[in-house]
Amino acid sequence: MPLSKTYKPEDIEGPHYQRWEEEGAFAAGRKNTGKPYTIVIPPPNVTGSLHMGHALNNTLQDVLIRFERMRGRDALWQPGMDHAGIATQMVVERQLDEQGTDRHKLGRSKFVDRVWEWKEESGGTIFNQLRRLGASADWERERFTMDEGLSKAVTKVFVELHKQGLIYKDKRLVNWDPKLLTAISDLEVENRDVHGNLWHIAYPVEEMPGRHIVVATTRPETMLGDTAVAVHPDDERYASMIGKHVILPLVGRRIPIVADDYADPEQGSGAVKITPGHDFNDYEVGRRHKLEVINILDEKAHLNDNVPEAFRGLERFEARKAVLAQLEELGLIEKIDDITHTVPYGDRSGVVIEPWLTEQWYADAATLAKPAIAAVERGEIVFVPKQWENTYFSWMRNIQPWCISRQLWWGHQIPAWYGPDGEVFVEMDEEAALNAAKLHYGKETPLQRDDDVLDTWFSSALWPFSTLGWPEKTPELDRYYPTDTLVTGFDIIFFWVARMIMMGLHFMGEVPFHTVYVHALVRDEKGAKMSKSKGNIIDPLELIDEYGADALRFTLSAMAAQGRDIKLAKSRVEGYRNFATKLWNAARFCEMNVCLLRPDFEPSSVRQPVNKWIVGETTRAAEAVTEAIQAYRFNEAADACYHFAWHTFCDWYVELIKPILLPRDAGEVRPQGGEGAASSASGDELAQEETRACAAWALSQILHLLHPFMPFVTEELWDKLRHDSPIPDTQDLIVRDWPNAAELPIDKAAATEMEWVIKLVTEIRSVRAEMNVPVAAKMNAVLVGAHSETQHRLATHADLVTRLARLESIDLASEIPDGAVQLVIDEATVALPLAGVIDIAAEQARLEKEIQKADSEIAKIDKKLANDSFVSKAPAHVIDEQRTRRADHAQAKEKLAAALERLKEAG
RNA sequence: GGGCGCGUAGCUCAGUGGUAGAGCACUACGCUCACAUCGUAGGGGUCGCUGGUUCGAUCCCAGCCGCGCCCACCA
Repeated sequence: MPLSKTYKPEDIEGPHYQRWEEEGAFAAGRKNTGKPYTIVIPPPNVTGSLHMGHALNNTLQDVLIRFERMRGRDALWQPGMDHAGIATQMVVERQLDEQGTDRHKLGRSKFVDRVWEWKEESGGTIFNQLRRLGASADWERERFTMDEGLSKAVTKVFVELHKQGLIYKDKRLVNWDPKLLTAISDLEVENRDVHGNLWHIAYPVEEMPGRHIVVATTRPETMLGDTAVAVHPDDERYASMIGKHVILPLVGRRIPIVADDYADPEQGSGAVKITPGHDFNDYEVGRRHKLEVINILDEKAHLNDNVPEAFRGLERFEARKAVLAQLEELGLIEKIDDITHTVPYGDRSGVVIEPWLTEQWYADAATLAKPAIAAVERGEIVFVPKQWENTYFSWMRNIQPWCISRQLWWGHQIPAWYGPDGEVFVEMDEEAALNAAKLHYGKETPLQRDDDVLDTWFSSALWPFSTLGWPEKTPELDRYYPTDTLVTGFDIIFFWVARMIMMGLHFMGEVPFHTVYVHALVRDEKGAKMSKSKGNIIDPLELIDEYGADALRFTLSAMAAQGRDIKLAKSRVEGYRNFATKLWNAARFCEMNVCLLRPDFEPSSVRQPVNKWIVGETTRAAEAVTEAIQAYRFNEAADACYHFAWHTFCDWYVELIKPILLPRDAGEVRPQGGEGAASSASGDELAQEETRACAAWALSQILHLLHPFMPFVTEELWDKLRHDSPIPDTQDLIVRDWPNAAELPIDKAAATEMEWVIKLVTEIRSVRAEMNVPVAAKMNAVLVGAHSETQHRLATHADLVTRLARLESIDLASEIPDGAVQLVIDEATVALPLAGVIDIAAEQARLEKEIQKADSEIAKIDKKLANDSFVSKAPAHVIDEQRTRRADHAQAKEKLAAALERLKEAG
């Protein structure tokens, strides 16, 4: 079946993917002899669907995996999903809400069953979307953070860290989400700048009748929990009040005025109300002064019974209004300022977070971080780009205890059981806990399991080894850990990357990966972060539908320059779809000209200059692409492919071989003209045969180099190419060997020769266009003043030049004919006899412009060369280069000037 | 407050201590036997500003202006 006239990605992408998957092309372990190359996928949320960030992240991983697979490595791309505790629980709760019920009515166990049902039905749609993108993950090995094995890993890690004292329970202020009703970690808090007010409130000083101390606050309702007022010890304004007391308005509580450095005389009134139960700083102040901690909020951030009756049960913002109204009535509000300040919000719930005093489980991150910092310092893990190491270090060196417990139902339930007296037993399972309890109490004792589950990121932190089977000693773990490259966005360096390094080192004794490639964020065309609320989301699936997965992948790769965000422009995707079309048509050209792939084709033994040249260009392209991918410079690799395929192969090679493959009709005058000339029929046939094979080979090399970026169209064209071959190749492109540039020759002489041809053709075309020479004009060009080498080149390539430059003929001559347009190619001059066709004045202007250009170049270079310090200090090769350039320009100028003279004479 | 990044063609972006590049857009010509999702030729940039280092700076350094992000306990 010949290739269809047009490239239709939708027709080829599905079938190839299906075949690859059926044939096990993605499976690790195919090449057991190969050194393993492993990437673990950043597990998408089970609730997730493919967005542009995923598309970029997974495209780059797939490029690396396909590249290394072709290079003979035993490539494992380990896929899997994250149970996404909060996100998933929210989804199912919303469903329950629609059905008029809620999780509490259902009960924990039934609720969890419901979540599993949801997961089986609706979870993981993203994996089918990744398949559409072409992701060659080893799907057979798909894992889920909540599956049996990974859950066991989580439990074991918890139990061991607890034994080692690295996990402990503590009562302190946490970030409490009053909507989701759970604690969250520092990282899940998003600080937003918001407009608000600063209320200045007068508190009467007990020992100084008639005197007040004014405190400023953005949260007046928390005054109900105040247990002190703090002033700076050196603040003269308040010196006389230190040690005295205020009677807290509305409450009547007698609280001390304390001196503490925390109070900043520059801020507000210089006196600050202290609410240890609801502010992290105040909590510390409270500890220093042994203040009472009064909790005035319940879990939903409604005021509780620790406040005066009038306020009980009020929601926090209602409470604020009520408190302010009463203070206003009492005349205690001195002043209200408008200010902008930062307020903590839950990143999932979007509501204001409350510092709240609860008991939670913590991991001793500081201890775990130490080896993790050292590993990066020693270079065992390298971040690309390297600057991210600074981000990593600064966070890790100031790391806080990690709050790992969550008051949710969906997740890994904490393996802790409590005895009647509160004694805690942390064990692998209930049976072990009961045994431990029996030993402890001396009799069988019923236990109560901890209700809480673990932070989702706790299980993600184990991902590189838990997915490979840990804690079992599996062959996979042995073979594929440590993994090689982690590809991720910078937004989860703290959440995920740092924690994987900590856990990997602690439990495996080895880093989890050697390289962390940190890619950019994908933004919209204007540079804004894509988000649902802004409505500026570009759906990758829509782009795949419209332009094909290959075009999208290539776009993302070509734009993945290090250290910069990607502003995705649709026009770019369209441009690269056109590139795929171009490739398709190049393959059609080969097909129509019977360019068949020959297994015995030997690139180093071609004889035609044009073929020698394309072999060399292929070699250079293969080198460039290989080096760029190895250095994670995806954009350079993509550009090198693009340039080679389009501008070298299609624009020139295909055009250059047409005269060989499609000789002009017999009977036409051959440029070399002579009877019984050197080119015999058999010589032509040999050249044709070689060229056909060479063209097929070069095309196949392009397909190889492009395959990591555009797997579908390359596989399709390869499929065509190999099946048309007299001895069809048995392998799909996905598992073929990567081009080995080191084994390919570069023929410099052939390159120079072909570059001369290209220059000659380009210059002639340029003049034709500039002079508006009619297409029909017959031009018998002559070359004057050529060296013998140039004469030889012309003899070899005259046919080529006449066809590409659309001449009647081109021959050597000793004289420049009158009325000719002249152009300078190195040492020689090409004359195009265009008397009567051209506009003399226009030609004169053209020549003058050229001369001017040469003059300005010469002047620039002369200035440099006249500079003594340049000549004495610049490296020799730079000076030589300048001299050569000057000579070239001078030569050109001379010829142009001569041409101008002749034109004037003729005119 | 600390840290990081970015200002290059009309737009979106590469890039380099010594001739500034791509895609899209634009102009002219062209349905030449792979391709009009194309071809050929062309226009367009004092590489944010000011200093410094250097023989030479768009590139290195400093400051400034503009934009963005991350971290942080400012009532």
